[in-house]
Amino acid sequence: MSPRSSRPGSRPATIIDVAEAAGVSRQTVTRAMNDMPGIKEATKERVLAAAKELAYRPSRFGRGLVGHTQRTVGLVVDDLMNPYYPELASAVVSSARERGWNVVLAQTAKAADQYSLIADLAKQADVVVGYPALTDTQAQEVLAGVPFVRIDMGEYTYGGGVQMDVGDAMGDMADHLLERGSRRPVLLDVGLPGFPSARGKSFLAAMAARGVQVPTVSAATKSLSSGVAGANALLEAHPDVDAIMTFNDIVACGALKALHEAGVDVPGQVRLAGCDGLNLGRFVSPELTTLAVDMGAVAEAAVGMALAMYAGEVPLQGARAQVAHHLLVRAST
Amino acid sequence: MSPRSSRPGSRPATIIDVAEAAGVSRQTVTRAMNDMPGIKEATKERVLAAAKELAYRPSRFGRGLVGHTQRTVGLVVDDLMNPYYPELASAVVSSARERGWNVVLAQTAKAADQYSLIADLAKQADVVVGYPALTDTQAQEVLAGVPFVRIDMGEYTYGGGVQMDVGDAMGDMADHLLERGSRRPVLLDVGLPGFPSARGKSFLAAMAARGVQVPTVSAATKSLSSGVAGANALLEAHPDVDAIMTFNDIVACGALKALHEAGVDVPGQVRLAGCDGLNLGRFVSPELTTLAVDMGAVAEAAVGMALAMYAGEVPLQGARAQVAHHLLVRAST
DNA sequence: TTGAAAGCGCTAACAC
DNA sequence: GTGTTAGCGCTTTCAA
Repeated sequence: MSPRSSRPGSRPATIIDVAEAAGVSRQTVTRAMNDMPGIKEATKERVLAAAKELAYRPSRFGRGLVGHTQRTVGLVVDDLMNPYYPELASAVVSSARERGWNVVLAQTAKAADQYSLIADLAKQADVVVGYPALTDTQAQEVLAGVPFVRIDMGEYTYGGGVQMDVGDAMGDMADHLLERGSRRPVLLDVGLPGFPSARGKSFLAAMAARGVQVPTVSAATKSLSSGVAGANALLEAHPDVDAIMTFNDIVACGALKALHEAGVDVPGQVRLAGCDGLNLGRFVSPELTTLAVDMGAVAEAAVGMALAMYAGEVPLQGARAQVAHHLLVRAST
Repeated sequence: MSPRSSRPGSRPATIIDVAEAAGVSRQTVTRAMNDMPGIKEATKERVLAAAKELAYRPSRFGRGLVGHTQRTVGLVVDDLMNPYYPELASAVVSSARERGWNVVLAQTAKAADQYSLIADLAKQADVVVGYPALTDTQAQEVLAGVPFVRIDMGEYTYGGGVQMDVGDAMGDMADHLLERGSRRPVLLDVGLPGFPSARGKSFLAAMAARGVQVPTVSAATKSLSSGVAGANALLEAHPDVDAIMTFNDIVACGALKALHEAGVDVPGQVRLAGCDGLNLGRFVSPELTTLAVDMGAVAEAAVGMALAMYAGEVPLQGARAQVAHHLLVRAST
């Protein structure tokens, strides 16, 4: 039977309880619990025994209050079920741990109220990093005074930001597809028709610069099912397509499913490329060629920036970092 | 320019600094910061202005110390890059948030020292849940006194546990494959040849009970690449195979890749099934039939149990819960 | 080797 | 409506 459950209803033991039980001062308990020098072995053991007996756990609040040493980064993601976010989260956790920081995780997709979710997070964390589903104005309200780094900030401006611009890499992708022999590439973008995404624009521009006019089909959302539907629409509109550049790897997976269903060989008949460089791209067959971004670098940039803001080495507003994509050729092209 | 960065080197403002700056008592600052009643609007605004000016952020330690209200569950996963863990993490975060708890995340795969990683986590969290890569003995050392629930505990015994036994569902899977016409199914297990996994045994038993003797091939690890290699070995050893039951969805994805490479149609020539019910199974084509487990239920069970242990309603040792798998038929069979 | 005193930042309870 | 007091649990002095 556990000590805790053997004393039902009793409040958690404090350092004083242990001190009394062991017949020593609080300070001696501290010394015993924290492996500090200057305590006789026998005393230490006695204290430890008392602590165990009472199921004593030092309060992290008491501890945190005195030694300002327990630091936490709040990570906001949309939805861990979306294969993109775990890769980011994994990298952020690693970066944070390396610096001795903890990570508390908040997921906006499943939250009733984004606003209060982030507000709560801001109270538990020393800095906030990630993808809050908030406007600049909202973010400013909720996060006033909290070092905040938005990842992939796009048009947002409040706080610090890490940009992942596809930039030059899109040129490499265009070159690659053309070298592979594509003559009639099509862009499978995301969003409303007529409103190309930044990525989409970048691809169109890169192709145009190479003398190729690329038609666009738009999937409704960045989801797998939209990818399927979008690719089907694309095949209908452009039956002679020989390469598809997609908004991201998830949409590309959807497109790959649609192509399989339609009996179209990839990359034999149609070459297919994604964007983001998700590990997911290696689970499908053929493996996805993609414009990859180094998530480790993104996380390092974001965590590093947030911590610098926390340390006051960088202003809370305006810091920017950039991480480049690079062409990752796999089997689908 | 931010208030913080405009006062470089100064320690963070405390409630006292704000009180002095606004010419009020600490208590009034508390009232203003926490939207408490009994404060004149004008005073409140003055206090808030002072707080903003000083970049004041209430210390969560001071707060936590007085109102015992800030609770945290520590979640241990192996590696978020493994598609299994994000699904668990997502569900745990949701379950925890519903109860007003935070989640701090620890990832063992990328940690130099598992032991101290978990030890640290135990200091930051009120309960620990997940997959620590520790023996029972180690767990007991590190987590002494901390409510701890191991998910998928297998042979472990320390602390509480949530079991995900494949049980009856494996019978459904066997029935399903046989109904679909399979006569020469093969098990693609994981681990050392001759040492079938619990899941593997369960499948063999279910098939044996139906009068079918199933040969086994073992993949080295639970990874994608092992799945590919294992499936290739399987095809070589059993060229007439007509159905493959795999250890889990990840291995199944690997097998699917190998089958595609080999020009084997799924499910036309070979039916393929996985286990776990990962969302990943919907990204591949054909989508994977699988023995799914409801991660929401697993998370609920684990978090609920841990919180009950924390509340002293359940002993720290010996609590068990069980979540059943169920057959999820998709296109691969 | 041990203990006593002081204080970390905050809020609940009670005065005024 | 506002201030005062007390105390949350811990560790860092400093003294014995």
